[in-house]
Amino acid sequence: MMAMNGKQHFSMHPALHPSSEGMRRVCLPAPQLQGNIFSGFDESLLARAEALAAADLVSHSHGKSHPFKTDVTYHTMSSVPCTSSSSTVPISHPSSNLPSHHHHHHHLSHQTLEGDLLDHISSSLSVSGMGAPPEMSTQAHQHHLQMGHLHQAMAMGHPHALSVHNGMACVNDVESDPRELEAFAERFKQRRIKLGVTQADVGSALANLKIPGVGSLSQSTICRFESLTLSHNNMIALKPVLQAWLEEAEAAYREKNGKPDPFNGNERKRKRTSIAAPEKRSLEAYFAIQPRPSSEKIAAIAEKLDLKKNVVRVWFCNQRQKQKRMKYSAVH
DNA sequence: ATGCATGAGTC
DNA sequence: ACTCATGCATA
Repeated sequence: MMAMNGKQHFSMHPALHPSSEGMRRVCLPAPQLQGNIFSGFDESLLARAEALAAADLVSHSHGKSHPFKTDVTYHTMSSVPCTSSSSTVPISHPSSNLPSHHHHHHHLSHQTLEGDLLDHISSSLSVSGMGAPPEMSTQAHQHHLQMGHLHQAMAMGHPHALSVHNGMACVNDVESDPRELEAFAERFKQRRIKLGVTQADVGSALANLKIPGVGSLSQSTICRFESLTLSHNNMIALKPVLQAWLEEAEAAYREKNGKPDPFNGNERKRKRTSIAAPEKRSLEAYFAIQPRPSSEKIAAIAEKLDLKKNVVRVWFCNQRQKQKRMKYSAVH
């Protein structure tokens, strides 16, 4: 019986990333357009979006009506035994605050949303309505470096990895080009598998490296690193850490030192809210129009979709994050 | 592999 | 109340 915390041994199907979000990070700064640029017709837009979404769901949802609400936001994570049942693995969050450098730009650029968005969403919803990912609404973003918690260990004199790009008046922020990251992520994955280590194993093993400010990470994060589904900054922050682990692991492997990890498993309970497809479609429709709805608007949407306001708010936040992820098609 | 969620740090 | 980094739970 092996009680390893990483009980999931994925096989890594060759078919990676089923959804290809053509998101690309440009170096252009962005405004926050929080004001209601379309304060006048946003109501009609919302109505239209919902109508479209509604029509869509009506035409696809035939004999399927869910009388229950999806506000399953109950966090049944009660049974968390704080009695420390010999938890050798203090999944301690890398508590190393280091605000250090944070600069933000205040620029302004405009974008034509009205016609574009309306047209976009309209066609998107009426033509396809079920196959086209509406997450391609190119919205500018703000570059706001407020990095993670496991920084500082790499904040040394680390000029840049190996940027051999032609003079581009854009790459100045970070010192590591995406091509190198992509390559590393791929190599990392291959070698990790070669070592017979799971993503979860890597995550917990990181804590054993004793790198200041670096604790353990979850399988999710390792997975996202390998699939480049993290923000650019996050990728850059994690790279040195994972690289260090990889080197240690391979060295240990050569020494035939079987990988040790007497980690124990934990019992947890926490239900994940599941937003039904119809509601999700509506949310996407709203998002296409206004990625950053006001609190009031969120409340309105929540009420219409019969979801908790907080669920809707978080959904929008997560949607925005997705927009900013990596997974771009090399634009350097 | 990914959806929904939490929390720290900001603004 | 938002962004970002992360994580639990789950498909």
